[in-house]
This record gives sequence, structure tokens and C-alpha cells, in this order.
Amino acid sequence: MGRTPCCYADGMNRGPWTPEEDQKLLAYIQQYGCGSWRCLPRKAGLQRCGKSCRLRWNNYLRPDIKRGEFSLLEDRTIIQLHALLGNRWSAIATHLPKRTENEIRNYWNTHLKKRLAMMGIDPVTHKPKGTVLESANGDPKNASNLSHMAQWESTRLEAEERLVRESQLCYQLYDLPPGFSSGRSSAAASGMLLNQTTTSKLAPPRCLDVLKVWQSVMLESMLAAGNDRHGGGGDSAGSFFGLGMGGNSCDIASDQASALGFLEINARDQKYLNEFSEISTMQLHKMNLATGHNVGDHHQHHHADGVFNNMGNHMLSANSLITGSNAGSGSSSNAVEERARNEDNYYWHDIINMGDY
DNA sequence: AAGTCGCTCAACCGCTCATTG
DNA sequence: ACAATGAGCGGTTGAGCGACT
Repeated sequence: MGRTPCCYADGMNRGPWTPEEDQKLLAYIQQYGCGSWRCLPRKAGLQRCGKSCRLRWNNYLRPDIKRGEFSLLEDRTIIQLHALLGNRWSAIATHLPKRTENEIRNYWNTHLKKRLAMMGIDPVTHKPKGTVLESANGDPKNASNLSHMAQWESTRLEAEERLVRESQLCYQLYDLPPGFSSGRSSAAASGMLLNQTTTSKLAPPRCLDVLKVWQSVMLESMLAAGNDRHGGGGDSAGSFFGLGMGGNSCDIASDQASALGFLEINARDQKYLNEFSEISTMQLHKMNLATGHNVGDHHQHHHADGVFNNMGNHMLSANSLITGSNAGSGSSSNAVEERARNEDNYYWHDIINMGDY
């Protein structure tokens, strides 16, 4: 009846791990893998429960963990995925393979959530607090399309998540020791049997198609807006983590963001801006090579003053569409909101017209 | 210098779901 | 089919640390 119990409850160490314990766990996993977490501590000579060992390995000792500051793109990915998936950290972590769920969750709770809140965005719903935006073009059909798209994407994401895990597991099977047994789902995610060699074999994570679309459209619109800006365009409507910069000048973005009081531009933000600027330049170059013309021209006609109108607004609209909620108040309290709505309309119009959904 | 406060993040807890016999 | 167990997930806690008073 059931599995053979292999637990031993008493005499367990708790609290922070000592370097000696880490060393024991590392040495054991490197040599034998981690087959059964339940039995591992005893075999490794650790006075810890299996759960504690798994957590320590997954969140700290795994060789493929990337530590340190989150990059601009990681920030964006987390926010976008959170808008789509909510608090499904494991799913989100699948797309940031070098980050742990714990790390992502902590980062969200301590940084991103606060920044969103500071900007007046509800970090749970990704909607602006006290304000509501219209859906794409105010067209129920578009809203329906996007709602369907979101549902589809959510389902697809789960399947994708499984595939990523399975593919990782395949790689790991090269080093699979005897007695291996998989857990509920994520043997790979747990870093089971990973060593430096196998880690290096892992395929890069696949990105969400929706995110790709989103990012490319955002980039395009921002670049276009940036051209406008340099041509003496209008003012900004807000900055999203300093990402909403459209021009080639990071200084402009910093100034605008600071002036708006949405965030403090510190060294880290500045680094983000620089990083994003480089990425934008590279992608613009790629687009120009592919299309044979300046992609920045595409949006000129309707992005006259959209320099700093932000990803956040797009995300908010996305969410309202995804949830099927159509704010539709129609009466904006100020010009900023009005402009945000207009840009959202163009943005979602672009996405809808990309087809394939 | 001592106390307080706020922040970060490693670790734990409780629940759910998958697996096993 | 069922119960027992393993493992993963997400929420929460609290130790450690720096900034501030």
C-alpha cells in the first residue's frame, strides 16, 4: 500500500544552511544525482528533510542559476508573463531558465510590484488604479479575439512548459543514475542531475509568441515615436520603468521619467536605459535589413507625440481585453489618458492584424 | 553608540497533484 | 479504485543588514 516510507522526522536541522551542509549536498548530487529527495539527506549524511534539500538545491546550489540584478529584458518578461499568468511563478520561471521561482517571486514582491503601484497600476490586475481604459478600438470583436488569444496562449504556455521540461529531461537522461524516479512534473525544473556539462547542452528557452509580437510592436512604435521626438514631437505620457523611451537618447528618457515622478532614475535604471537603447538599435538594424526600409517610418502618421507612452498602458489594455472587461468610460479625465487610449488602439490594431491567431 | 525601521531574500509551511503499490 | 507517499508550487515568515534618528 503506497510507497515505502523513508522519512525520519526527528533531529533535523532547520534554518540557514551551513557551508558544510551545502558542500555535502553539492558533492552528493554531483556524484549521484538527486533521485529521491526523501532519501537523499540520509544518503548524503545531512540532518535535513528532503524538502529542505530540494529547496536549497533549486534556489541556491544549482550550477545553472544566474544571480545578481535582473536585466531590463528579464523585468519586461516577468511583467508581461505576470500579466498573462498571474502568480504562476513556476510557469514564469520556465521562461527565465536561469532564475529560480523563489528569486522571481521575491523580485516581483520587492521591486516590480512596488514600481507598478508607484505608477498607479494595480500589480494584481495590471490595470490602472481608479482609471479604466477602452479595449482595442472599442470594438467588441477585437476584444473577443484577444480574449480568445489570451486563453489560447495560456493553454499553449502550459504545453510549452511541459515540452521545455521534457526536453531538458532528455538532456539530463545522459547522466541519469540508477534509481531515478521522476516527480510530479518538473524533474528538469528542479535541476535534477544537472551539472555544468548538461547545463550547457540545454536548448535556449522558447519565448512566448505573444511576447515576441508585443515586444516587436512595442519596439517599432517606440522607435517611430523616437524619430518623432527628435523631430520636435510632443511631450510624454509617462514612462514604464524607463523603458518607454523612444528616441536614441537615454538622457531624454531619464529626464522625462524623473520629471514625471514615476520613478527615480538611479544608476541601475540608467543601465537599463543604456541596455535597451543598444537592443533597440540592433533590432532596428535587423528590421531595416529585413524590410529594406526604415521601420521607424511605419508609425509616423499616428505616433506624432507618443514618445514615452508606455508598455504599461499596452499591458493594461491587454489585460482588460484578456479579462473581457471593457472599460469604455469614453470620457478621459486628461489628455494623457486620451493619448494612452489612442496608442493602445493602434497597438492592438497592429497585433490583431498580424494574423495567425 | 544605541535603538528603530524598512528592505531583502533564504527558508519554511501548507496545500495540491502525481505516483506508487 | 484507493490510500499512502513524494514532489512541486505559491504564500508567508523572519534573520540579517543597512539607513536613519
